[in-house]
Formats: sequence, structure tokens, C-alpha cells
Amino acid sequence: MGRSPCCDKVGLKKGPWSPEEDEKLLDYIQQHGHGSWRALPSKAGLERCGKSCRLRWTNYLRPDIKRGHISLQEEQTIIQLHALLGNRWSTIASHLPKRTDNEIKNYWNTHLKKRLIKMGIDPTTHRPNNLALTCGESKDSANLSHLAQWESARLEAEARLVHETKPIMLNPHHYYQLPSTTPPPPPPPDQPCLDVFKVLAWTNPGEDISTVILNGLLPPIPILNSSDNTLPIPTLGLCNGNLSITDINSIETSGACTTGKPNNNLFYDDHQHVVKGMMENSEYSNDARIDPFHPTYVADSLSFPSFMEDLTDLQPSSISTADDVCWGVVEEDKIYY
DNA sequence: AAAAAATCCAACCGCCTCCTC
DNA sequence: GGAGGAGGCGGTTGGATTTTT
Repeated sequence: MGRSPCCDKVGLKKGPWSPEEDEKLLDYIQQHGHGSWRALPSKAGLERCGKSCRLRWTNYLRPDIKRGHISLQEEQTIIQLHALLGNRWSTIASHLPKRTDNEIKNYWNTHLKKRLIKMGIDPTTHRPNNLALTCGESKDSANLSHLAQWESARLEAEARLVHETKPIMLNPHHYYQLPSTTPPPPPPPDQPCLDVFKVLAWTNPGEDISTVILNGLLPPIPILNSSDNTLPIPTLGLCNGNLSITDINSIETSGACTTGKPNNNLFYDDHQHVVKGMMENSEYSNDARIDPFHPTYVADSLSFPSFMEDLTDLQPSSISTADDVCWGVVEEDKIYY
């Protein structure tokens, strides 16, 4: 298959676009549509190759694109999706309305990637760099098992992505904003609900939050408050406040946040408030209710590690509840955060 | 104030997939 | 089935801008 000649081989212009060129391209497409990109330049009176025109249109001139400031919510989405999909920028972009893959890619490379590295997190794997050092050998097999589960979920989600035509809407109130006392109002009817990927909460009021070892599949990388570099952690019991950026390095993963059939393993009170929940560590790949876009984790207790050790054999009945913990609203087999 | 270094990001390159014939 | 063209995608570049020395 022969390659089409590139711009320099046929003497076409390269480099930055002038306002006049932009205007020509814009005018032409507005009047005729782009049609064949290869044929467009000559028709529009541009000394550019079709590919260059397409790129200019797609990444800059298109009227339905938003440029500039990336919001915190968008950052969260990018990181979540990157953790799941890797460098599949076009797929990631499809879930960020009006953003182009090029912009997201640039933003990742210039901002987010560096930020994660600073946090001691591998931007490729989204796992702490010191994972190998902090995980004991006895935990290795469990790690592998859970990583396999993670990969399974990842692949499944990818398959869904490929087949789904509708973009997945992220709940702007979701991440790290679990209510401590009052459940949030149910989402509007047209808002897609969140299937549960990871639900995990534990309380032990009064413990020092900075010493927590979070034994779980590495959650999607937390977004720091841009103002003070802190990670918002929802208030649970007497534990509250923010986990500072330096504490993130102490997070240790061994794969504990799992999924399963939601209602079987959630704990909720008469008011339909989840007081403590964890998905069953089984039937991971059989249960289609996995939505890795919406994982949630909460960690706030020194009791967490010992609790996690027996995780794989954990039965729902063995988890006690804490009356003062409340997060999420259960509706049928879904949870709204 | 000037030079050097760092950062940003638009645009390009080349590979890949899809579609048509 | 496969050849070839068109468009899409991700990696990379390099010029412009900003920050630091």
C-alpha cells in the first residue's frame, strides 16, 4: 500500500496556520462541508494537504469544541479514564464533551503526568512507585489475583466502550464527596446511575488518617485540590479532614476493592442509606455490573489492614456496621453517590 | 536586562484500520 | 481475498512563550 505524498513532497505549506487560511477553511466547510479531505484544499484555495486541513478543523476550528481551562471535574475524568484505557486519547476525549484528543493528550503530558510523578505514582500503571517495596512477599499472590481482576474489569469496560454509542456521563458529585450524615438527593431520572465497582468503607473514629494503609486496587488517582494540594476525604465518624499530598505515598495496594452483586453485600439501614458496604469478592467477571469509571474508596482507619487480610474469605455478615456512617443511596441494584 | 532553561501546545509524522472496488 | 485510498490515531517535534537564573 503506497503512502500518500506528504506536504513537503508536493510543495505544500506547513507550520502554523494564518488567520486567512483559517478563514478560508472555515468558510469552505461551512458552505460545503468537508467532504473529501484530500480534495478540500484545492477547492478551498488552500496550499495545504488534506490531512493538515482535517487536523486544523478537528482540533481548532470546529465550532463545537471547548478550549482552554480544564476543570477539576474534567481532570478527574481524564485520570480515571487514563487509568482504565491508557493512552487511548480519542476514546478518552469521547467522554469529555467538546474536548479534542489532542488537547487531552497535551494536557496529560504537560500537567497530569507530571503531577502524578510528583505524587510518587507511576503515570502509566497508576500505581505507587514504591509498591514493590511496600508490599510484602506474602501478599504477592493476592496482588496478582486482584490485578488480574482489575485487568478483567478493564478489558470488559473497554469492550463496553467500543460498543457503546452514548458517552458515559460522570456524576459531578461523585468523587470523594460522600455525605457523612445526609444522603444526597437522587440523581435526575435521565442521569445514568452508577454501577458499583468498588465500595469500601470502614471506620474507626479517632485514628490518625495519615497512617492509613489502603489495601485495595489502586483507585483512580485522587485529584488534589488545586488550592492547597490536599486530597478531600469524606468525613466518616470522627475522622475527617484532608489527606495531604505527602501522605499519598503511604498508600499501599494489595487489591481488595472488588465487585460483585451489589445488593447482596451492602449494608444499609431502614432509610436506605448505605452505612458500610463492600462488594463480594467473587463472580467478578460474571457480573456485568462493573463500572470502573466510578470507583470509590474511603480509607480512614488503622483497622483497615487487618480487616483486609481476610478479605477474600469475607462474608457480608462478618462486617459490622457503624451507625454514624452513611454514604450513598441504594436504589434497587444501584448506588447513587 | 539579558540569557538560559523550562514549559506549552499546535502541528506534523508515520502507522494502522476501515472501506471500496 | 487483497490492493489501494482515506481518514483516524498516538507519538513526537519544534517554535513560541514564560519562568528562572
